[in-house]
Amino acid sequence: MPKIVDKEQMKVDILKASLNAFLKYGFHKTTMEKIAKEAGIAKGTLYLYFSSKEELTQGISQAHFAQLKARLIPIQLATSIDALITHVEQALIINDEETQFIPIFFEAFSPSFHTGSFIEEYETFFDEIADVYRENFQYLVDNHTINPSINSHALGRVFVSMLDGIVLHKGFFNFDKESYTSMVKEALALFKRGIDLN
Amino acid sequence: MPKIVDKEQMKVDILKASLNAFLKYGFHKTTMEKIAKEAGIAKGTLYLYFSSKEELTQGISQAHFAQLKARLIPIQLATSIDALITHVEQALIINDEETQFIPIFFEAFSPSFHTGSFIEEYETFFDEIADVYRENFQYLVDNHTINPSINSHALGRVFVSMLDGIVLHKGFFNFDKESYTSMVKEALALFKRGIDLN
Amino acid sequence: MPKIVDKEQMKVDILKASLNAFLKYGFHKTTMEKIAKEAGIAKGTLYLYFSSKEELTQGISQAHFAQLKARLIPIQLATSIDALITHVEQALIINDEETQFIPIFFEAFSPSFHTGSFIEEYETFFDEIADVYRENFQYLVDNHTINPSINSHALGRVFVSMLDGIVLHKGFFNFDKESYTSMVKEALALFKRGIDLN
Amino acid sequence: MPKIVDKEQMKVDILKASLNAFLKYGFHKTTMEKIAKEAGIAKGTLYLYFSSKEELTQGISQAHFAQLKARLIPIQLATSIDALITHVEQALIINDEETQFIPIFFEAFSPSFHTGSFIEEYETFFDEIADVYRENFQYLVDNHTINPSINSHALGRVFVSMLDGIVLHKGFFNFDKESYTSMVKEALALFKRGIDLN
DNA sequence: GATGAATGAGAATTCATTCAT
DNA sequence: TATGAATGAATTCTCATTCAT
Repeated sequence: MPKIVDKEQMKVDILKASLNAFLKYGFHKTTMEKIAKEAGIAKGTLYLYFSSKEELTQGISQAHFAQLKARLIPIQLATSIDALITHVEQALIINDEETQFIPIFFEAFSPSFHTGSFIEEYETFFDEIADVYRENFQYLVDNHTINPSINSHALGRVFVSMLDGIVLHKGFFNFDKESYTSMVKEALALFKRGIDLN
Repeated sequence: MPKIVDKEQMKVDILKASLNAFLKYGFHKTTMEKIAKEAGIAKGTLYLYFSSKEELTQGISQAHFAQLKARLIPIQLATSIDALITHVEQALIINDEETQFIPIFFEAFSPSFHTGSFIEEYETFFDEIADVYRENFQYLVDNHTINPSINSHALGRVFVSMLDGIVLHKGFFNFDKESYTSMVKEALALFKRGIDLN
Repeated sequence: MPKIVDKEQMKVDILKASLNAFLKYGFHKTTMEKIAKEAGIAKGTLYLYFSSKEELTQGISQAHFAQLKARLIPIQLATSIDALITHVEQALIINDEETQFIPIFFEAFSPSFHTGSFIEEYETFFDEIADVYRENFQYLVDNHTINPSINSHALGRVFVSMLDGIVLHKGFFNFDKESYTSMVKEALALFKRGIDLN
Repeated sequence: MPKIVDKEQMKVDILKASLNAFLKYGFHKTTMEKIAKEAGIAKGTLYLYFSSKEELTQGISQAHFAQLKARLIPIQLATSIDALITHVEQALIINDEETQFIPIFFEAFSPSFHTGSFIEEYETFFDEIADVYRENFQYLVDNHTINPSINSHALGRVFVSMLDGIVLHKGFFNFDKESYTSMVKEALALFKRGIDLN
């Protein structure tokens, strides 16, 4: 009997090692060799779990989207402004690990590498998030809770862009914890006043 | 002396050609050969003007920042909310050419290529923009024109992030003109209500 | 003792599986993995029976020669031209299975794989066949049955080359059954007239 | 101005070097690196002239067919048996260089490497040669110069197979000059008697 | 004996950079 | 100055073979 291996666990381990390697060297300077080293296995072994660098990258992409969704999607219908703002706050609080991978993901999924589908996946993903916000805004408009002049559809999408902007800047630039907290606070206050009835 | 002018012009021409090549092939699939072809010169000639691909990339970076500044910095002290909102609107209206380069810049200046300095350059750049907004917010707070609870410093920076987010999403995803117009309109309205006195 | 029988049977089974794999993928694209799959065993098990790909290839080679000999060697001393021609005819009639392996054998036993010995094995083999024809020709010359000017030694060897040429072309190019039959018929007629007394 | 190179000559030189390398190492053990070394250039330079190993191999193939044609095709309509036999003799006399490449060609163009087309190219090639022989036989039959029972069509094709067999055996096995001369002599005599009127 | 996971030498190919002309 | 041929380090991927279970 050969070594018994949890293949799924191995895949996860390799993906983690890849991310570590990417952090160390940047995506493009990370070779399969370096990933293998980081994972403590041989180059050839890598190919037993991911048949190409492309596939490995897609594995990371999937993990990335899953993580993003876990952070962003739980925004269920909010029945008050405060509930909504609380949801938004959740979306803006990202841990250090996720933060540091942001530039990596941008590099990894930039145009020359996407098989055309990455951008579309992102687009779909953000549209889904936007839909959640649209529903929330519309619900609150319909219940006369927020400003009636709001165009839920348009605001939903642009709102997502703005949130993403905040998160991206946190990822790319090292805001200290305190600064970021103030920034989030100000943004939330701005949003709150911006959608409020008066 | 005229030679110097030619040399500078040549550099500019090469940078333009590079951008065209990047647009065609994506940054990473663009070889020095392709850039030379695009510029109508020989590969060796490229090296007479830029001593490495890194330097060429930095040249593009500088041009990029210059362009960004031209669009964003003109926000001079606004003495009214409407004046400020008008400035913001200017910042959000980007032409097709600039739009299409956004993904390219992201790819080109991603971590593995920056000699460490790209990110810092970006950071400095956005801080400068943030400062302009801070000044504006503070001026309007001091004049009791906008909500007094606003923390100008924090809002200035996060505001820049949000604006960048909107622009980035426009660059990465193909919003149709109409949608983007509505989005900008909603965002501006949100901002306006968000900073307004009441 | 029964174990030995199993082991030998296993070797035969593996060789058969190899040939099937070679037919499917061509010799060079056939990996040990594919051979194992085809044989319904694990890759490691292969190595219990053949210590290397080289050895496995030699096993096939031996089987190949055995098959060739079975077809060609039975040419026992012919006492008449017609008897000889009948023998030749036997040598030229090869079944579909053997036909389809011809290109494979050529690929498998080509210079880069031979440890020097393949070519020599072939040479020896063809010399043996040639010897049989030499004997036949000489016998018929001595009995004044065929043309006395024939140099049995030289003709024996060149005759084998010609027969091999016919068989090889059948193996490499898809002659339809009818065409091949006519070709064999013409060749035999040519040989017959060529060695006949007048 | 860069080095001025005769590109066509360079291609020819590289093809020659390839053949030398193939002779030394066998086709499959010959890497692009070894070919480059043999040609006295760098690996990368190879790719300036042949964009892949496949293309290089095809270059060799073409040269091979050109050489074969030069030796075999000149068989113009022969108006007598002796003329025909002389032509056949020409076809069987191959120089040492050509001889030694025969195994190489077989290896290089074996099934797993042919893009499907090699075998067909060969088939077409031999069919062309066969046509020339068919014409010759038919002409001589029509003029009552050779045996009227001959089926020119079938004989033409099988004749080519036999000649190829002789040449192949010369290529694969080292017949000494004297032996080969006797063999050719016997073969020609056999053919002559075989097609003769009586 | 049997298995198949792990290995790593080796191969084809790319491309930034150099340099002879 | 301008050119583009030449270079070779670096990269992805393959596969025969080994070996722990």
